[in-house]
Amino acid sequence: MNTLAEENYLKSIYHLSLNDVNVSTNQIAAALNTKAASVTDMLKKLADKALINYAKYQGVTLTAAGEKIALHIIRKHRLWEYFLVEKLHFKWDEVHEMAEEMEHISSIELIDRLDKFMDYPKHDPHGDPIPDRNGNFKKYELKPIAALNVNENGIISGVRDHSPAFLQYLEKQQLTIGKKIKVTEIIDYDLSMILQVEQTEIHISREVAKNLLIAI
Amino acid sequence: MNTLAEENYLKSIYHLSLNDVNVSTNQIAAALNTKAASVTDMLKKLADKALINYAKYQGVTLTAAGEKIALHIIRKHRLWEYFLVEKLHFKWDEVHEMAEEMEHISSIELIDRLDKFMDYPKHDPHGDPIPDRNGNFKKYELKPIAALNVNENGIISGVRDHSPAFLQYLEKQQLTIGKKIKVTEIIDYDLSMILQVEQTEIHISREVAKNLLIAI
DNA sequence: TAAAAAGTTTAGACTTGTCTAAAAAAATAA
DNA sequence: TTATTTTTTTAGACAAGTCTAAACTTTTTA
Repeated sequence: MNTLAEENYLKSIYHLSLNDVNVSTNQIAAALNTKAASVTDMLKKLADKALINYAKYQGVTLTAAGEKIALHIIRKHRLWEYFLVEKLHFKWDEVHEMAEEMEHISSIELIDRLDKFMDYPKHDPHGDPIPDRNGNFKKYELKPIAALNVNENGIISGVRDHSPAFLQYLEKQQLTIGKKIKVTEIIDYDLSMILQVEQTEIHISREVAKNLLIAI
Repeated sequence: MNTLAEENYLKSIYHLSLNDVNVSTNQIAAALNTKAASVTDMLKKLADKALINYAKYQGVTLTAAGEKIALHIIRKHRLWEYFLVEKLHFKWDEVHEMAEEMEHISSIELIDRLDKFMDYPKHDPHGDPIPDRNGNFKKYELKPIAALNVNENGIISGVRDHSPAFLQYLEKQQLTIGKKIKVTEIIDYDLSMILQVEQTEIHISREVAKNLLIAI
């Protein structure tokens, strides 16, 4: 098995890979709240284990083996988040830190039984897909509300920002997963948007519109 | 918070304290599968943190602060074991290793909610008491079946040996928690015992009789 | 396209927790 | 009660993962 530190590096590299093909040392350092020099050391270890492709100064990509491990950790993280919200009734902005610890529990059998216990959920409380035991999941397309035009609509299906502050704001505005929204107006001046959500109109900034995702 | 290693030392010292008031360096080393020299190093650290009372060559006892931490870890361990057996349907001999990892998840709120989710169980799957959030639990008296005389009876309520091999043996013999047993005969030669359990008679060795506990 | 800036790696050090080997203390035995 | 054995501690070393400071690449800018 891999160490806790190795698992966290692989997970970070996976997440960063979704935005950039090659992930840089500094990006990883920022994500893990560590220093670039520490990252370089770890990249060498991960490359020795054939979990990443690494060439000095060129950034890294995950190998198939590395991606498999990353996806397994992400599966565990999201299943535990689902458990915390659905079974223990935590709020969606409270579960990330706990799941950061729980994702490192090693037993595969445990996580498969947890999956079954919850009846094989497809998404975590933030709308992110939960990989199956082989690491597969549907890469359904989401886009930010900011990409919509007036009179277009969609169903809230995910968030780009997972910070408690953002999630709490959404909760308060009733902008939660599954809600149907329609853009009724876009303000020229600041590109903020007015949404129709159920019976009410909600005014959101462009910042929020960029971080709130809908299914197409 | 304390490190994983510190938590494991405190837990071991707590368990060993149940048999001996002062716990020796070698006992701890054996329990943690480490060397006496490593134990000495850690004992200094724990003493510096005022979690144990330590005088060179004299063995250790837990301070109130150390015992509180130990009991909290044991609470977490036993609640997770209960979860694994009752909710995920693992067998009682399969859960120890998983709980060894899960007991280090730090959130107190999480464990309190888990406790509530399972309706505040009083004992783990092996019959060991689950401390409440303040570390309190009823120290009800158990004694080994080996202490019984012919025609005396009791209810199986715990085990002294938690090894999978022993637990699997008990499971196969239907000697599980809650079963009512009565001693029908004690063989002079080897002190093995014949028990009446429900409709059948079961012959157990003295070794087993010493490790299987009943409520008085 | 040369100089400056930004990003990355190396070198050497530190912490945690572990180890072996040797020294010291305590317990046991003759 | 001295000698032997057992237990414990100390000394010094090591691996993992991190850090700072300095050196080296790459990218950007003028």
